[in-house]
Amino acid sequence: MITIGQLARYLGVSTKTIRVYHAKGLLPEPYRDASGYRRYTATGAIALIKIRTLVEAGVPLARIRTLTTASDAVLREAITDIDADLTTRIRRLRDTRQRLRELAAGRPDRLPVTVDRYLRGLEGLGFSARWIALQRDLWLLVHATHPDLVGDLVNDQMQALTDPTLRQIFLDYDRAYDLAPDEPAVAALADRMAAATIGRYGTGGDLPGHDTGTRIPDLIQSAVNAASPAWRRIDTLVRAELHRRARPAPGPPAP
Amino acid sequence: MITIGQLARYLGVSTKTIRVYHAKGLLPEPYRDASGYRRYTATGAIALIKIRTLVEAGVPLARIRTLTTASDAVLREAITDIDADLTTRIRRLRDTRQRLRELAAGRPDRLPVTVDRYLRGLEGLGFSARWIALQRDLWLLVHATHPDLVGDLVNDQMQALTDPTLRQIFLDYDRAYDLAPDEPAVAALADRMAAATIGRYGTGGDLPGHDTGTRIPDLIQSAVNAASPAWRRIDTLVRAELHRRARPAPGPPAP
DNA sequence: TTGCTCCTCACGTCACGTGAGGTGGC
DNA sequence: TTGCTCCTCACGTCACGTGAGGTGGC
Repeated sequence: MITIGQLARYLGVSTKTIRVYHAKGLLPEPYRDASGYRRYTATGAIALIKIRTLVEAGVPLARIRTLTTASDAVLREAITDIDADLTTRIRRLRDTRQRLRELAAGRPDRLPVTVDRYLRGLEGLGFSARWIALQRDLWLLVHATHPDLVGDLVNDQMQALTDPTLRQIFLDYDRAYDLAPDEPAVAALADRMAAATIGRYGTGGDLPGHDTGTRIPDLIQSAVNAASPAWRRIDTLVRAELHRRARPAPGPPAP
Repeated sequence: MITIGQLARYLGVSTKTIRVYHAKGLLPEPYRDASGYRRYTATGAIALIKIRTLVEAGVPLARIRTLTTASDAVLREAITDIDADLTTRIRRLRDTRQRLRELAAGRPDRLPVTVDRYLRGLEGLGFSARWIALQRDLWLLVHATHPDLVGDLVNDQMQALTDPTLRQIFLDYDRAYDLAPDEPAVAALADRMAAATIGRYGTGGDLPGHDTGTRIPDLIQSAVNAASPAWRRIDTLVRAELHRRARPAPGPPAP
């Protein structure tokens, strides 16, 4: 017959926590002594231990209440679900810890030297300052989300620019920024881009960086599209063309 | 230049979450377009990714705000702390999962057969119904908190009851329930108990179950003490005697 | 025009924490 | 008597969720 304070101390919770569990019907109210104090037996302590185990597993109090009156079979099934949920939460926490370490390792808003070289190279090739600024933003995003992929992607991009045909497509894409979406030059450029994409990456849809399981390529594409109506139209046309020629595949330009 | 809804979808949060981060000063307000809509660049997306990494690591928003303006060294030190904190949280979740599985495996409020046998044996030895009920409560608690220890502890207890001297001490302890705390019989019993405890477990204080790192033995003792003023006095006397004869050691009766 | 998205308040929610104002136990 | 614990409201807090009532974009 212990008091609420003793019970709380022994199980490492606050007295308020125990009173809340009473008020919400998770824990039956115990016997009260002459002065109205709650007096607990080991049975109450056991019930509280069970509740705390579930709370620490992340189960909402409302669900715990239904479980206290549930049948053995229902309880067992629920615990299986909670167990699986715990496992995914543990995995996510480990992922978070990993990203945290990457965040501590290198200043994530300072770009790797390879990207800096690539961006400086763009000036000499005749790209606009606006294009270079946009590219910088996009590489920052890729680096923040997938630092391990940056090396491969930037190499792929630098190699593409050594091909005169591809380089001209990128330059024309840069200049298409100011075009009206319905100008014929826009559709013509989209045709050339679809053909070049297939020539470079095939029709299987496995463009570099598009298999990361995230939606970062979509974010980049929508950022690009939002910058210019002509670019938005080109994206639509290229997607349609790639879809027509093969299976669905996302569009230009990488990154 | 993407909208708040696009940013939210791509990073898997709600628009409300992003607005809250603006309102609390975690995330700088972006450029607004002509109609007052927020327009984000990749820089904003990167800032949000950093914030979400910290939130998912369990860092309070108020602390994140101070970290966004902190120096590199301070940030790095904070991340080391958060990393360690994450590690202990992962370990605790694994412990919780383990207890959850034990909870699912055997109904934890159904006692193992050895304990049932032990409790039924007490009747034949002349213990009171009140004593047996109390013992049952206490074994429930031990089983709920340390299921792996129950076997050893109940064996230890059963063996103790085969010794006539020890059995008589337990019987006398049972009957002392109704005595006034200042009766000489109470002090005499305490002397016999201290001697028996030392004879059985030595003076090192390593009574079975008292090395589990929890406060369950204390909980049991305080439940016992609260049941009877005479028992409380006996606990005080035995502790004093054990302390006098050797190093501090907790008192009777096991469990 | 219609459905979708955005805006800013304001209030709701979940699991407690924190006094306020009072009484009982050692 | 004094400090400690207990009691019951009631309001606060943290990180959002959820309409309310209105406007902009396709």
